[in-house]
Parts: sequence; structure tokens; C-alpha cells
Amino acid sequence: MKGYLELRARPFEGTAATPGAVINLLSDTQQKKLRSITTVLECKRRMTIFSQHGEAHFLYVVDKGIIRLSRCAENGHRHILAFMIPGDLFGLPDNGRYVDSAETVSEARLYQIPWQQMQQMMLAEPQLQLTLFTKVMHDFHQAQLRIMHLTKQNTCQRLASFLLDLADGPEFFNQSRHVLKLPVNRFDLADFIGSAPESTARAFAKLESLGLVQRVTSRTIEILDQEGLRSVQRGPYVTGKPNHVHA
Amino acid sequence: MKGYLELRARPFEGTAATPGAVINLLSDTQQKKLRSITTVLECKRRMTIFSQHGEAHFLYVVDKGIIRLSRCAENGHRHILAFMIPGDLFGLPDNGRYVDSAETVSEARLYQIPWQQMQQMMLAEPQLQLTLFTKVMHDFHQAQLRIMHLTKQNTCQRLASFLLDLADGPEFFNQSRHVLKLPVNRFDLADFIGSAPESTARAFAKLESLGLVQRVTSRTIEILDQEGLRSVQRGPYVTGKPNHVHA
DNA sequence: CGCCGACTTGACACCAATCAAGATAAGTGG
DNA sequence: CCACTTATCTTGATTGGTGTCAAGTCGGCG
Repeated sequence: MKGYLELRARPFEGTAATPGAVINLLSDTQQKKLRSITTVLECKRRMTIFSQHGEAHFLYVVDKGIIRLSRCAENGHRHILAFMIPGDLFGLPDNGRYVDSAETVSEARLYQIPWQQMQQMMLAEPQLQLTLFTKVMHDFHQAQLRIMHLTKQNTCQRLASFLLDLADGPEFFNQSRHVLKLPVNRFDLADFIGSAPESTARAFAKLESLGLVQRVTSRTIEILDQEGLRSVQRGPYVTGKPNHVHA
Repeated sequence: MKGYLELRARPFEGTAATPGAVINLLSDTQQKKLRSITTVLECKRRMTIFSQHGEAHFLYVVDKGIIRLSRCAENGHRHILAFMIPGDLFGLPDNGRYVDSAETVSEARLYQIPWQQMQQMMLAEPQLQLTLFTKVMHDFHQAQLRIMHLTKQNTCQRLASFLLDLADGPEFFNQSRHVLKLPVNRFDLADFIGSAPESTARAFAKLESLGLVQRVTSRTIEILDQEGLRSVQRGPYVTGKPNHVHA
């Protein structure tokens, strides 16, 4: 049963992801224990796994498909915090409750693990716990990186980041043909990079006019110049700010 | 030795902080162990504790003073990810390295804990580890909340969030006189809420013109209408977006 | 008193959200 | 297979928010 409950460390966002970071660290005995408390869930498209503010009884690991994690503010704004792809873990509670909602974007197969039992297992197996701890630390730092990107990059740069991120793994990118299959529609994409669908379209148009990408269909993007995308992502240098103390 | 290594759970950002969330959960025996491997650090103003990308040998807990955690992008942009106040823990490694820089804003006293030994202690005491795990989960979710705020709120709302957050604890807010003492200057404040110092000043001016706050000095703010600030923070309602599937 | 840094305000340009409309693709029924 | 409807995506025009540069004000300190 290859890949069963294999955790993924590569984050969806952030170029800082190093291949060596792959956690993927459950021993055989740990996997057996886990398997005994795990339920396999088959989900259709557009299905809600759990909702914001609900009691968090389970955590989940993606085996197949795409899940989106989103949060709604009181004023009605929605934001997609992450897309979870196979190997990702989600559903960690905060004060016993989910802080975001999880919905399937496509069909999906999930592993559902009761949090209560997971917690006991973590206490019994400190090494496993440390593994998860490390993963959450990593996710935390990735969230901080996202904060940087969202505040200091414009829509075009954020889109470039997104595309590069997808092109990093083989799941969506055909390396030889340089063709990228987007797993989400424009609305979700826009909510993820923190802008409007229209702005996202404009950003695509700009990257296209720069000769960096080519829209084949709305979900199929040909990457013409990966290095050029990276330089867009970086953006121009900026003069050092005051108050900036360097080591 | 009251309050020694007492962890703080209330995050600096985010109204979602519940008082019950206070972790503060080290048993006496755990505290003794910790103390034996802890070094007390006295720091002057504007001192670098550690730098981004450096090897992460220690983690830190604030006893006194304010620390700012910042990150620099390759293009020179700086962002302040958090201000750490007494009780906060920081310096968690990612692949053995610090992902951000830590500098004292004011004089400070820190507890320095070798990460290597801490890790062993975590393995030996799963309950302690679970405590830290919970804290990191919480910080992670707070970071996600910050992502929401930075993308969906304008400068004025973000400033209101910041002020309300400060006014939440007694450290900086004189509840009876409604006077708030800002622990940081405008540059740091701007870099924290993700805008320029000038925009921050304008945001202050607007809140003042709305009769919600009153600038006594640049570092001393009188809060005139806390509820009004909250409604600014919330912002106007927004019509539901498409693609938004509700439970 | 005068200098200097921190803060504020003004003017301008640019980016992005919004509303509106057109274009393309996908799904449906004849 | 084609006409029709619908959803999705794109483009255009307009408006408001925010970064930037520049100048001005305030306060502390020698």
C-alpha cells in the first residue's frame, strides 16, 4: 500500500521549499497504528468536509484530489488560505474548533483520523508528535512567507508565484511540454492570491504580453519563460528602508 | 519566581483570542527541567537576537521588553511579522535555520533555551511537547487570520485592528483613562500592518476625524470610542461571492 | 537657540476593485 | 448535429485607495 498516509512537506506556496524538507517520516509501526484508527473517505466534487467554527473531531490527510481551505470574515469576505493536494494534512483544531472550512474542488479521497485518538497516539509516540510538530512549524513559517508575498507583491507577482509553485511539482506541470494544468477556476485562484477575478485575468494578460506564458485554454497554461517568471516574482530592487538594522 | 517561563497564548494580532486560550501550562517539574537548560539574556535596545537564515541553536521566551520579528525578501522589502511581548515564544527553526530576524525594540530580558536539548526534553515529556504543539498550531492559525486581514482590510481597518489588539491587554492600555501607549514607532507600525508610514499617519488622521481616537503624542493615543473602532475594523457588509458554498 | 529625527500633510501617479459588457466554453434539449 | 442556455472567463471604463516624492510641523536635546 504505497504512499499510504505519506505526508507532504512541500508547501503549496513559497519558493523556499527545499526537496530535502520532505517530512514523509512515518515508520512502518506508526503507519500500522495510524491505519487502525483511520477511516477512508470518498468525496464528490464540491463537497464540504467541515465548516469554520465547527467542533474539530477529525483531522485529514489527502490521498487524492484537491481540497480548498477557506475562511470567511464577519463582513462576508472569503479568502482561500490553501489548496491541499495529496500528502497534505489539514483540519488541526484551535481551541477544539476548526478555524476554516474545507471543501473539495474535485473528487477526492481522504483519510480521516479522530483527533482524540491522534492526540493519545502523539502522547504515546513522542517521535511521531515531533514529526507533526515540525510539519506545523513549517506550515506556520510558510504562512508567514505568504503574508510577505501578499503585502509586498502586486497581483502580477503573486500570480507568477502561484504558477511557479505549481510548476515546481510534477502533479500539474508537464515538464517536457511546459504545459501547466490549473487545478482550480479563476474565482478560487483570485481568492487565493487575494485579488478579484478580473485582476487575475489582467495579470494573465500582462504575463502573456511579456511573452512569459501562453493561455491555451483558461485551465491550460503554457510556460514559455520560467526564469522570466521568477524575475517578475522577485520584482525590482528597492532602496533600503530606514530602521532597517542588518546583522 | 512567579511567571518564570510562563507562556502567553494571547496573540498580538487577532480578535479571536479567547482568554481561555492561555496555555500557561508548564508543571513545576517541567519548569525545573527547563530552568536547568535555560540561560537568562539581558539585551539593550536595538539589539539583534538572531538573523534570518542563521543556524537555529536556540529558542527564546520573552520575560521583559518587546522584540520584533521581521523578514526581508530578496528584493529588499521588509515586513514585521510580529511583536513579541512577555510570555511569547519565538525562534522556532525551519530546517535548522531561522526564517526571520529578531531584534529588540526596547530593553529586554529573554530566556534562551538550546533547541537541541529542548527537543530531547520534548521527546521525554510528551505532555510538554503537546503544549508547545498546541501553541504553534495557534500561532499558525493566527498567521492565517493575519493573511485575511492584510488582504481584505484597508489601512484604516488594519490600524484599528492593531489598536484594538493592544487595548485588549493591560500591558499598554490604561483601561480607566482610555490611554494607549504605543510600544513601537511609526516605521515599525507601518511595516507590521503592511503599509507605508505616510499611509499610517493618514489612517490615524481619519480615525481621529471620525472621533474614534485622539493623538496626544505620536506614541500616546487616547481611545475615544472602542466600539466604533470595532465597527471600522469589521467594515461594511459585502454581498456574497459566487462559488461560495455554505454548509 | 538651533539642529535633527520623527511624524504629518499635500500632490501626484499607479495599481486594483468595481460595474458593465462582450467573448468563449460547456452543458442541455430538440 | 445544431440551436439554445448558462457558466466561466476576458476586456473596457471608471473610481477610490495607497505608495511615493516633497515639503512642512512638532518635539527633544545639546
